[in-house]
Amino acid sequence: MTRDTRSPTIIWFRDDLRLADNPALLAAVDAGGPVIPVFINETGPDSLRGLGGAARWWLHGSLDALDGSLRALGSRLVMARGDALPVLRALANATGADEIVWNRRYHPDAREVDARIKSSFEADGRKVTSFNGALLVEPWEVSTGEGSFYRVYSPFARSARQALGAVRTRPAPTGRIPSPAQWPDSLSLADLKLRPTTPDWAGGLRETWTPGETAAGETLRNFIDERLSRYKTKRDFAAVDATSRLSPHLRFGEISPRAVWTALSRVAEDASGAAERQAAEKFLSELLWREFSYHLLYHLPPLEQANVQDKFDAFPWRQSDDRRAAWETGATGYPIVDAGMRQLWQTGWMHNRIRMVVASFLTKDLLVDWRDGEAWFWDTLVDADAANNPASWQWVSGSGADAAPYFRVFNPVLQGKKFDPDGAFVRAYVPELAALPEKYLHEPWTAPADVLEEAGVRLGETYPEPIVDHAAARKRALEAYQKIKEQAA
DNA sequence: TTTTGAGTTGTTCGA
DNA sequence: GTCGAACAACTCAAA
Repeated sequence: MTRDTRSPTIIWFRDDLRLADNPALLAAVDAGGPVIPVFINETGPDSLRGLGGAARWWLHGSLDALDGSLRALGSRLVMARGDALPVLRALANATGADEIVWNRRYHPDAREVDARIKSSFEADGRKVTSFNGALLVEPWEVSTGEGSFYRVYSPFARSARQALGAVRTRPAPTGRIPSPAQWPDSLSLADLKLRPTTPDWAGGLRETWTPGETAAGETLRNFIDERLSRYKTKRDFAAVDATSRLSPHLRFGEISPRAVWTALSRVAEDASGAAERQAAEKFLSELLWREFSYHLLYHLPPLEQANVQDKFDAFPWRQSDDRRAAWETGATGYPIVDAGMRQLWQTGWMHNRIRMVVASFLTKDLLVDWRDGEAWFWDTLVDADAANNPASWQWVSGSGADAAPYFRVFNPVLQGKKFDPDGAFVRAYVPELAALPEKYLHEPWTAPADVLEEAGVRLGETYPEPIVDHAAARKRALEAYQKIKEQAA
């Protein structure tokens, strides 16, 4: 059977909401016929893990931006909702499309959906082609000398860097994208109901973020021009704007990791001073952590459910709705923890250092299962990522690959003093403590009564007493880890 | 097959 | 106040 080169090609957008360096989109254009860009809000009995509220908010903006970019090239984004297979089949039937292209995804459930669609379409005599649009190194492209996957970051990173070679990016399509004679039916963006209405809790997100490919590129440029110089030395300070803020853009594929890699590599190569080069190199290594997470997601499913280390199946988590709720709402009585949790709730994002602090607090001080924390982050983070989120939670809790040593329990007071030394972060997100002097800001329960009174703080009323004693909680956590270690032995 | 070196992000204690 | 050692061996990856 010969293919009619004039028949349309469907490009199914998923986690790659951009025009630049998008291999599937370029393939669709190169096919020579009309191009039908489509996004499907996948819901229904077959559904994948649903996006959290914050991610849905972001997705709305990202789709809006993508549709705008496509329209500028004479095309548009067709939007639909439901199970992907019947939606795509109906679309192919309605438009006569005989080819579908997409960029690959790596969660086991998503791979299953994609595989089913591929075999179904191929059985209908249609062509399906997939590409790598999301990763520098796909999970099967690197392996240990023995042929297995990596469980330790450093050798993975070494191997990935070797496999990478020279990274190249490809530009967005130039000129008009050919349209079909007639556009198929599409839902409107509003029909997808991605943004909250009553109540509209997204005010803080709107103030903080601009989704979309254009903003992603600007964020990268601003990071390199304005923040990279202090990235290596200041990136751990919660109140300092020294991180890339690229995570949600990468999550939705508004910018490709290859584009980020090449930009930072260039900085590293051209750097005039050692500090600048080191900062760029440090960031590249962080990007490889994202790759490592996807490596694990692919090889160790289901990463968001099962402990990477089996012995953690016996860990004595203490489920408590009260304690979990105190953590979620930022009412633990530990200011650095509460500030982080409120930053998350208000802005859909949390500083990397503080993520570790709050995750350590939930899993070690409160002994609440890491899966509960992962689920909360999944719902509240604009950058909630199928690989990074569970991999990082498992790393902190100790159940993960290349996990933190079990005795590494963050002390929330020390972490506060170290990484928010003047308390600017706590003051910004825990305003009821704002008037406290620096000395007591990270441990208000040690402040003398007159100091508390002068600052307008009444512990247990305006701000909670600590819900656990850290020293005792640390001891209890170490004992719990000791126990599963002995059981495993 | 065995051996060897290495391992993101910390805290506490005692000198 | 500062510093080094202890924390617990264990697993992974590569030679």
